[in-house]
Amino acid sequence: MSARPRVVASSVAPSVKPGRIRQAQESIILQAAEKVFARAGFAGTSMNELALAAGLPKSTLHYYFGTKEVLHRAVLANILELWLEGMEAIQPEAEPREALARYIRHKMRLTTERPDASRVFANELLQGAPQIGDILRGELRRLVRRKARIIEAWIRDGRMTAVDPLHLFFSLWAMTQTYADFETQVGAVLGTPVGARAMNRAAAHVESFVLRACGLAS
Amino acid sequence: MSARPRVVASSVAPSVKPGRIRQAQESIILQAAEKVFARAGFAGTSMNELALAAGLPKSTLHYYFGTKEVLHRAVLANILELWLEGMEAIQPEAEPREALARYIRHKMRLTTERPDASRVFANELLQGAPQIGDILRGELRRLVRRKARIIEAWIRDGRMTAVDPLHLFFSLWAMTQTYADFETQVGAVLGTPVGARAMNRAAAHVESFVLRACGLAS
DNA sequence: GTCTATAAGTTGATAGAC
DNA sequence: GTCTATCAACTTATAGAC
Repeated sequence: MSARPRVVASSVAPSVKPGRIRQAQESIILQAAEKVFARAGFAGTSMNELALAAGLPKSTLHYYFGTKEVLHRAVLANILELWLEGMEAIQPEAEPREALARYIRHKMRLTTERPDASRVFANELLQGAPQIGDILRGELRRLVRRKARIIEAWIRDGRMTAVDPLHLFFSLWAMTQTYADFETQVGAVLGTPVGARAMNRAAAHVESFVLRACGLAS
Repeated sequence: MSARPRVVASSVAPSVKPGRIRQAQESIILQAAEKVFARAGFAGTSMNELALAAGLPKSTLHYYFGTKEVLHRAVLANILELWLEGMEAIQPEAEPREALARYIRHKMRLTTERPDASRVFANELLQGAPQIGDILRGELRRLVRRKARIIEAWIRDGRMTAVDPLHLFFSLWAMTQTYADFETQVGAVLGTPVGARAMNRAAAHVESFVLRACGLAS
């Protein structure tokens, strides 16, 4: 509760990387916040719970982020970055089968390793994306439509079955993220907690399922 | 604000269908509650908002349902019924292609007509199904495993491609419900609000996508 | 930078008049 | 059965000592 070693930067060394402590603390807070927001959503989470999860007093969170909303937005920003990358596998000159397989594996890896990120994102979308609506209608939309044109070209060249590319993405996102967002339901139906083995099986299923639907089965 | 016509059953006619008023009021409350819970989740919804949406004073909701939690559970119970039915299309003697197509169309119809129901369900699952976990591990699990055995038989008989039946259900639920739960994202990417036309296109996509993946394309 | 104490407001729920 | 008035508990946020 006291006597924790501290770096008193102000008096001793005025310029020891001015943002070092801030960066470390913010990282601790963001990591804890992702976990807590994932289970209870924005409204269901109190600053008190967030503070307990981070191991810091409530007012310290206010000091770094100001309000609960700003903290929530910061968590979402972190997650969106993860979400948007990974579509890079889809390139005009790539082999469709390998490109889609790589994208699916990337998405399933994200779902497995960062399920809480997926849940925070799902909560935000369920509420109508009050925080990230702009990004969805801007950055996400542009990126997806660019990748959709690549898929359209593959179809035109007869390299895969005709599939509406935008709906292909919707299906792909849904099939992969369901293992994080609805993990409880998956576990209930399987009869066991969803572990590494189940996730491997899920990844194999989604990959072969989508490739067959796209006429790209091996 | 006053002078609303009322049925004063107590003094005039002691036995005019004792539960008539109750049933009507509960129905109004449940319908309003589904809409409000869908957007904000359990924690994000206040009894005040629920009362406003139902056009009744807060204490009347308490009179009929006792607590917010009981009201929420009642909404979920309504929804689960919808969810569980519709799998009836899957019968041993059915033609796999037509049975799956019918189930998909049923699911897409639910998503289109009752998107709020889907969202309330999604919120509950995201939070780890605190209210309906028992039902998922009991009734849902049994029903799904029974239907999975039918699909396994179809596969054994060479009537469709080998697909893990449980994961087929997970994919199917995800692909269909995403149009309700993540409607905001779909609308953002499409560039327009999701209307009837988009939902028809979505339904056609999901049906052909799944049938191809199952080796059942026409 | 960190934390205790507290202000200002909202919440779920109930008592009790009608 | 219905509604107004109210309560105790909890919420976010901040002031100010250290």
